[in-house]
Amino acid sequence: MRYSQNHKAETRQRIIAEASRRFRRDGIESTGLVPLMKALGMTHGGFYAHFPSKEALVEASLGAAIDELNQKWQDPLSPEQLQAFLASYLSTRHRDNPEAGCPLPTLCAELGLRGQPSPAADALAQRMAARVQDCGLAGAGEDQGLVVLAALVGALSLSRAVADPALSERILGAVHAAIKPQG
Amino acid sequence: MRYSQNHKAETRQRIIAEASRRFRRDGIESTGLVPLMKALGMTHGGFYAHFPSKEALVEASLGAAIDELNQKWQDPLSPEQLQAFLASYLSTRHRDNPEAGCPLPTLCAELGLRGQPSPAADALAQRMAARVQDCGLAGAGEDQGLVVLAALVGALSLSRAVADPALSERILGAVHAAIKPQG
DNA sequence: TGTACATCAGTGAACGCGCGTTCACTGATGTAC
DNA sequence: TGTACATCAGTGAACGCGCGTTCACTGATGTAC
Repeated sequence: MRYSQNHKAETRQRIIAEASRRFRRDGIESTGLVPLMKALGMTHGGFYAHFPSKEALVEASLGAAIDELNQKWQDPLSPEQLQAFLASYLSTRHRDNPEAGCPLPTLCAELGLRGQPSPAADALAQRMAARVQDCGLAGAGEDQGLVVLAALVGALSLSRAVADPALSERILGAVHAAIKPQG
Repeated sequence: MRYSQNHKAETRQRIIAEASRRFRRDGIESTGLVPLMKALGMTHGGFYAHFPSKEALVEASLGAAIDELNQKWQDPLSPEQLQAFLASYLSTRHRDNPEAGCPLPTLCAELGLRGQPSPAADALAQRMAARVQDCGLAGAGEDQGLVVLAALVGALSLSRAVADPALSERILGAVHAAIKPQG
């Protein structure tokens, strides 16, 4: 069946959007192409009309996740927006909904394992670091944004890994309290 | 073939030791039992004489990783030892040799994904947090150790994920500079 | 001390399953006339 | 405007592979006599 002109591009976007959610929720390796395509009401064979490989989909979906975050929080952020961003990042809502959140906590480990690490991780890390550059944590330094970013990513990773809910919230709260915007 | 009395316990320990290394290097899901047992000069069928499932091996190997770290760095640490610990944790050597290092950066994401998160993550996180409790980062607070831990774990995860070596070292260096022992 | 037997750690073939990928085919739509 | 044809997004069966797990079997060693 032949489709309207925009149909293919739209399907491609739907695949990317669903993959981006699943990669963040389940990890890259645990996300199968068969269930992914089935969730979109298609069969898996059609996948290769849009991407040459699963690897290509990973790259595309990382880019989409970056775009999504950029769109949601357009730089530069006002002090109030920065406050809101930090509160949002370190919220239990973010912890419990990885599919809609920052790709770094879920995917860092997996991207580190893959043969050639993706430059998308670099772009995302630098973008995030620049955004939180002016958040005080242990005094101002040239690479202070990277310190804050490391604390954010580590806090979310740890809060998702521990079994005790109280400990999980203590981790998020402690890091939130330690980061002082406009420090 | 029947073996000497300690033989089974020794084999069990060899399996745990090799699994602990592989889980940290490749992740839990990417570590297959067939290559694992083959690396020990055995066939995979023998695995089930020691563990009822792969899941049981994960638990055992997390415990072993904790024991190993506890043994390597016996608390309480003197100020000099704490300095050495931080330098070691944030070193390129640690970054490049995950199989011999802290399980948290590699396994946090995977433990978060698994149905019921392992209490081993809690024990490890709390142990680590207590160790770095007195490291200054953004002023002293009751849960300051958790903040430092989050920064350590996030820094190592990010440094392993990014493709640019210079950025990777900047991340490690920035966090190292931000953490002041005995703050 | 010497022999017969029971034990059980480890072997290796097999299981069902889901994976990423391939490929001959379909058929509704856009295009050419 | 009406008809014939080419296109190509999507179908669905099949591929080889590695996975976790099962299980009948092996055979060197510890134990009983």
